Parts: sequence; structure tokens; C-alpha cells
Amino acid sequence: MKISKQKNEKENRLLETAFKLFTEKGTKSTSIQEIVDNANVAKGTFYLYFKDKYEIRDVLITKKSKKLFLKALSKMRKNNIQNFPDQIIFIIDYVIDELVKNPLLLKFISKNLSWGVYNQTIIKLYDRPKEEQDGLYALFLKAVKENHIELKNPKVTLFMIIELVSSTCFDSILYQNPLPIEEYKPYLYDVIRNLLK
Amino acid sequence: MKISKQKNEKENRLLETAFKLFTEKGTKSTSIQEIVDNANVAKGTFYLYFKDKYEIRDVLITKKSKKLFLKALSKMRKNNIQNFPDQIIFIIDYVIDELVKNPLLLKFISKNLSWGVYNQTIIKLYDRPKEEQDGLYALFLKAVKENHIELKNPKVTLFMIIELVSSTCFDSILYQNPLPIEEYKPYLYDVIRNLLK
Amino acid sequence: MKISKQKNEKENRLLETAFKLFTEKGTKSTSIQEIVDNANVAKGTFYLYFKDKYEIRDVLITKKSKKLFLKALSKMRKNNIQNFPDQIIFIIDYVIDELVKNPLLLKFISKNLSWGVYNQTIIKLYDRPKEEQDGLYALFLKAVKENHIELKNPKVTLFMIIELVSSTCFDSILYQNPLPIEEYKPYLYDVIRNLLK
Amino acid sequence: MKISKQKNEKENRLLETAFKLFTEKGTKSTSIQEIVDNANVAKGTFYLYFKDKYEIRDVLITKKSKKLFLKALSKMRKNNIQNFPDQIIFIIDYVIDELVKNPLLLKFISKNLSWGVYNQTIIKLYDRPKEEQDGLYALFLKAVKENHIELKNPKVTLFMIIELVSSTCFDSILYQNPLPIEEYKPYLYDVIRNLLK
DNA sequence: TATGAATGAGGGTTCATTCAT
DNA sequence: CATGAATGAACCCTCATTCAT
Repeated sequence: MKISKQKNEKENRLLETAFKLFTEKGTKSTSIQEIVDNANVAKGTFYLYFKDKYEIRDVLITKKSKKLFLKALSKMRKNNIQNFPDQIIFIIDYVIDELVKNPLLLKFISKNLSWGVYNQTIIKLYDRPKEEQDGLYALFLKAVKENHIELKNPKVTLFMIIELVSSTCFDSILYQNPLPIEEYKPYLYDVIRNLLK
Repeated sequence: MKISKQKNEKENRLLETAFKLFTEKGTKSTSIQEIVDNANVAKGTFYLYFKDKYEIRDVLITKKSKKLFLKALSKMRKNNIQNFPDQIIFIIDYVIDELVKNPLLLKFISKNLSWGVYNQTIIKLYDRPKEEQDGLYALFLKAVKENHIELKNPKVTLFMIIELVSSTCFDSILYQNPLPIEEYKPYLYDVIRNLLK
Repeated sequence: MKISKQKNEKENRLLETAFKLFTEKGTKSTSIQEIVDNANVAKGTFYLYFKDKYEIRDVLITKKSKKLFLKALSKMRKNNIQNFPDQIIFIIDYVIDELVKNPLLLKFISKNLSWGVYNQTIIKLYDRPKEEQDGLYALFLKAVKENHIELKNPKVTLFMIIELVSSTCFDSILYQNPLPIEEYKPYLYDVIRNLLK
Repeated sequence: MKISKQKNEKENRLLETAFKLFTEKGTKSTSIQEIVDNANVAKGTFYLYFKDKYEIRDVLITKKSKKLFLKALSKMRKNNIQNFPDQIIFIIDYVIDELVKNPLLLKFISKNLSWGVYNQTIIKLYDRPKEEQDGLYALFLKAVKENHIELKNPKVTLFMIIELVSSTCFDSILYQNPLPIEEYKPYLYDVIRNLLK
């Protein structure tokens, strides 16, 4: 038990250090040497846990994203929001606010994902056998049905929403382009509500 | 004159070779050595024209994009399309079709641009003093006015359109996700027409 | 007793696994990690039985060679061959045939021994105090005497035979160079019979 | 011209240094780092001339062997030896004496070639289009014919001679086993003369 | 005996950049 | 303008060996 604790501790230290460095200076220009130096771990130890720099990056993206969405979902349930478009907006709003608070995370995600890939990451996030019923896409579908909303193609709609939000908010939060995020939100939510009609 | 032709010829050979290699094997794993070898040029010559690998990459993105949009605009004018939303859709449709024909270009652009950056690239494309009146944003504004279209914030609208198109079409063309591009187009154009009301 | 059986079992598992990997991918590119993984044994356990990778290799060469020659000798005795040169040829022929059947073993031996070293390995094979009378060299000497064969220097003759056989047969079996082994044998045996006159 | 001289100089310095280190401590335990350090050359320079450690080793073996045999042939011609077996013995004797004087070279060759491979290296040594008539095998054949010597299969005979000489002399020179080389020579030359009858 | 997490020296390789020609 | 040999920092990765459990 003590051993497995230590083991976990090293892995965590590597993950946290890598995240810090990746956000500060980008994945490409962070060397494994730097990661292990800052994590106070031997070089070989890195390879005990991760195949290479890109594996630790992917683990980080998945972990961080999962955490973010789980928090959003749980908050939404607590707030007892019933109306479907309101639920969607709530989740988006929550995630945006989190990213505003944590621009490093935003930068990290944005720098490591090309167009469209985040979409797949997020949708697949919960698609594990046991939790499938709770997967993001499954939840979306279920909610669409229950709220008697008619969409020509719900999958396409979800896809467009995720892409629109992620690609535009990145600019808005980090560069206030075309508007600061709080001013941009009304336009964005307007379009989303339109998409859900 | 012959000399400056030759000079230009070397630069062009470097650009074309770099483009070919970047699309085939990615920017990162293309070395300057490979570029100059394939361009039949000495290594030092590369540095006469470009600061480093990333400068030549940026020059390429801008050149290729500019060419693409200029062709789209010129085609649109020839076709004498008057109605404003039709004009927008025509340009988008033309660009998408070009990228479908040339997926290497699409892949190159997508792999070298993170969220939101393409947007800025495109908008700034023509924002040089002399051509400002013909800049993409300027053209958009002028057309909005002339067609008596009322948009709360035209800049935001243009921004959302570009981001939505670019981020979703990448997935659709390359991976048929969520739908093959031809099936996806109707949904996309529908949303765009809605945005322009 | 059960314990010592288990101990022996682990050692044997290590030996067999190492042999398999060494023949498949070479000694140098087989790591101790691979050996212990395939033997289902912990890494530390390896060091309980062998000093390093090269010790286990040497143990293997000796064990495998010893087994081969013991089998050849026992077969020869069963066949009741009396004439001395016939005995020598029989043993050589038997060993060659075994190596033809098992080219991995041949490759393993050939890749791990440089010129002349195999000779010493073989000659010393039985030179342990108690068995000296049965050592290869002792046997050879005894047989020379008993058959009233006159050799200027029996040791030199045995040495030349072993070297000639081992160095030429390797090429012949594995690469059919200068001839396939079955066509080469007559030339080889001819020379050996000449050496024994 | 000055450049190509300098270029050649670096390559030669690398070759000589590598040879020295390889003979002193073996190919495997000589690192490229050591080679370039001792040659006063940057690490990258090594890769300008050789793919890896094993390419420089092979270049060395071929160069050194070629030199050795060319010297032997030229000496033989000067000495005007006519009788064929005497010619063969002369060449072997010359090469043996050279290796006795230069045991490092012998060790280097012996440590880097497994059974039978040297044979091929030597035979192919001069088999280039223009010199084919002077190739070792061609020379052997021509001489066999001219001296009206009848051999069942000259290629096999040459093969056996080379292997017998190389594999036994290594032991004899370096370890005086089974006899010091000068005492061993008569036995060896006896067998060779027998082979050539 | 047996384990296997941790180590870190050491090796091979790449490549952007410089500079003398 | 053009060259390309030379550089050497930087990187990734492997693996034999140790040692606390």
C-alpha cells in the first residue's frame, strides 16, 4: 500500500509538472528532461509511466476535460434546471467561466488540439460501456427526446454547437476578439438557442 | 533582370518544395535539409530568404489562403450573384469545394493553425493600406449596408461564420464526421442564412 | 526439496527463455527485462542466478554444446563403429545433421563465438577432474593410440579438424556457400581422412 | 581543392581514431562520442561521413584487408615465385607475418567477423568490373589452370584454405594455441600443399 | 528467496545555424 | 548572391543494476 501510494505520487508529480510546463511554454518546446527535473524524478521513471511526451499530453487533456465537464454536469443537476436549452446554456456557461478563471488550461487545450479534435474527445469522454447512458451524446439525445424538441439531426446540431463554442471562445477569452467574452456571450447563446429550435 | 528572376526562382522553388513536404509529412518532421535538397538549393540559401522553418510556413499559409479567396471572389463576380446571403454562401461553397479537391492543403492549414487563428489570418488578408477597401471585412460591411441587412454586430457575425465553417468542415471533409461534407452542407448553410437575418 | 525444485525451475525458465530470445533477436538486442518478462520472473531474480546477460549466454553455449556432443558420442557407441576415422566422421556428421535441423542453434553459436573460441569450448567441455578420462581430447588421444595411428602431433590435428569443420560448415549450412552442406560434406570428409593418415 | 583536402582529412582522422579505439577496447564498447572526442571533431561531423558505428567498422575492415593482400601480391610478384603451391604459401606466410607484427589488426578483424564472413570479404575484395581479372578468386583459377593442377572443385579448395588459415591462425598467434605460430606453420602448410594436389 | 519500482549514466541521432570560401 | 562543411546543443530513449520491502 505504501508502495502503490509512492508510485501514484510520482505519476501525479509528473502529470502536474508536465501540465505546468506545457501551459507555460508549449508541448513542443518542453523536453522530457525538463519535466523530470522539475518533478524531482529520474529520467527512466518517466518511461515507467508514459511512452513519450505525447502520451502524457493526451492523458492530461482527457483528465482535465473530464473533470471540467463532470463538474459542470453536477452543478447543473444541483441547480435543478429543467428547460433543455437552459441546461445546454448552463453547461456551456459554466465551462466558459471555468476557462476564463483558468486561461492556462484553455491555452493548453487550444494549443494541443487541432480543429474538430476536441469535439471527438469530449463526445467520447463518457462513452465507456458502463457509463454509456451518461455519455455526453447520450445525455443530449435523451434530453432532446424528453423535451419534445424536434431536430433534423441531433448529432449534427451537437457537433455544430461544440465547434462553434470552442473555436470562437478561445479567441474571445484570450484575445478579446471579436469581443470580450462577456459581451460575446449574448450573441453566442442567441445562436445556440436558435440551433436548438 | 535575369538575376532577379533566378533569385525569385530559388525562393519559389523553396516555397513549393516546402509546401509539398509539409503536407506530406508535417511541418515538424520536415527538416530544412530536406527542403533544400529537394529544391536543389544550398542550405545557406534558405537563410537568405527565410528566417527559419516557421517563417516559410507562415508565408505559405498566407499565400495559399489569399489565392484561394481571390479565386472565390473573382468567380462570384463573374457569376453575377446579387443577393447578399447567396454571395456569402457562394464563396464558402467555392472554398469548401476547392479544399475537397485539395485535401493536402486542407490538412496543411488545419495542422498549422490552432483555433481562431485562421480567422484572423483571413480577415487581415487584404488589410494592406492600398487594398483596404477590398479587404474581406470591408467587403462584408459594404455588402451588408448595400443590401439593407440589419445585424446587431456585423463583425461578430462574420467571426462566427468563419469559425463555424472552418472548424466543422475540417472534420467533415477529412473524416466524414459528423456527416460527409455534401450531406453536411445543407445544415451549415441553413445556420449561416439564419445568422445573416 | 520443493523449494529447490522451484528454484531450479526458475533458473531453467530463465535459461530457456533467454535461449529463445537470443536466437530470435540476437544477444545484444535482447534485454534482461524481456527475458524476465517472458520467464514470468522478477527482474531481481535474474541476478540471483546470473551475474549479467553475458553469463547466461555462456552458460547456454556450454550446455547446448555439451548436450550435442554427448548425444553424438552415445549414438556412435550404439552403432558400434570400430574404425577410428569412421568414428570421427560419424561424430562430425551427426553434429552437422543436428545443426542442419536446428539452424537457430547454429546461428546462436556462430553469432556469439569468434574464431577459434568454439574450439576451446569444445575441448574443455569435459575437462573436469572426474571426467577427464572421458574428455574429448582424452578420447581422441586414446583412440589414436588404440588404432595405431601415427600423427606427428595429435593435438594439432584435432585442433585443425574442429576449426575447419566449424568455420566452413557455418557458411555451408546457412548460406549454401561455397556449396550446400550435403554437396560439401564429401570434400570435407576427404580432407579430414587425409589429416588422420 | 583545399576544402576537399580538409574534408578528407576529417574522414581519415575519424577512421584512424576509430581503428585505434576499436582495437583497444572493442567495437561495442567504443562510443561514437569517444571517437569524435579523440579525433577532435564534432559529433555531427561523424554522421556526415558514416551512417553509424557499424558502417565505419565495415569500411575499416575492407580497407585494412585490401591493403594487406595488395602488399602480399606485390611482394610475391617481385620475388618471382613460379610454382603455384609456393605462391599460395608465400601469400599466406606474408599475411601471417604481417598479422604477427600487428596483432591489434588481427584482434580487430577477429572480433568483428563471425565464422566464414571474412572469407567472403576477401574473395570479393577485388571483384570490381575493371579489376575482375585480378580478383583473388580469378587469380587462383588462372594459376590453377596454368600450372596444370587438377582440383575437383577449385572454389571449394580456396574456401577451405581461407577458412582453415584464418580460424586456426587467430588462436595460434594470439594465444599460442595449440602451438606458437612458427611451430604451427609447418603443419598448416603441409595440409595446404596436400589440398592443392 | 523473491520482488519490481526507481535510478541515471550512457548511447545514438537530429538539425538549425554559422561562416569561410 | 550562393554554397555546404562543420558545428554542438539538445533530445529521446534504453537498460543494467540496486535496494527497500
